[in-house]
Amino acid sequence: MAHRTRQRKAVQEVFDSADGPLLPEEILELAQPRCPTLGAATVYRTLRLLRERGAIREVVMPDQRVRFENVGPHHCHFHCRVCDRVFDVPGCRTVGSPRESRIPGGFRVEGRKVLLRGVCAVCR
Amino acid sequence: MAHRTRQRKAVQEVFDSADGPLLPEEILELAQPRCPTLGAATVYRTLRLLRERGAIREVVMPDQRVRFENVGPHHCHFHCRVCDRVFDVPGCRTVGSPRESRIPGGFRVEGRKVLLRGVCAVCR
DNA sequence: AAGGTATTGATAATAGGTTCTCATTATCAT
DNA sequence: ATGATAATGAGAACCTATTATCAATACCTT
Repeated sequence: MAHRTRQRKAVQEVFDSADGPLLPEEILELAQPRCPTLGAATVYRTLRLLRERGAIREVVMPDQRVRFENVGPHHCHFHCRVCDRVFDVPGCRTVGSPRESRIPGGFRVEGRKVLLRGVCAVCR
Repeated sequence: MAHRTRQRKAVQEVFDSADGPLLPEEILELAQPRCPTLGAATVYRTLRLLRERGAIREVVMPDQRVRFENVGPHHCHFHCRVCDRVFDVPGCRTVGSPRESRIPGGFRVEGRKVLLRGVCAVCR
């Protein structure tokens, strides 16, 4: 039986108010004000639990670090090279030629990802 | 002084005939027919050397593994979920709205990456 | 060809991130 | 409230990828 612990509520609240995918370390820092005793192991356990439930998913950016976000509508991600944070870009679409016929050689395309890099509004 | 060793030539030849970014492990396997004594440490050393020279660059895919490719014109990457290999997709463009004004909130976009996922021609 | 030096290969060591362990604590059903 | 049990926190352990070590070897200049 899954308990509604303060730790799990805190992690969920962090996800619900996030503006982009978060590192485990960021989740820990953001959740600690709501749950001061929270430890890293519990963050990792909660991430696994939420991922198994299909509530969150992994996002891997070119910095090779794994971030997590609530499962939701597709969107692009923006990685700020200054503060190293990742933001959702909800309005971002990969428009143009989404037809798979564009891909030569018989590749079957099942999904796509668009990653932007630059400087975020805060760091400019 | 940099020596033209058989090991380095073999690694360079592997890059030159690759059809996509390669894992260090893949480089080792592909280069060993040309240089049977080649070891993993030398592959890593050569990768660092080539990267410092600006000859190759890292490519990170959602499987969290670092691959390397020759520096060249921009292109998309296709990751086969069956064989786990990554292929270049030279004809792939992120067309549509490359204008940075499209990004809300004052983000300055300096680069973009498009990753495709699916099944490659061989695995279909 | 020979010597100086860069490079190699095998292995140990490292590093970072994640998971495990286990005694303690919190949650939930009663 | 109470008891059964799930969850927690601290740290150890683990895992994988990469780097360092060092004696042996290969390369390049002479």
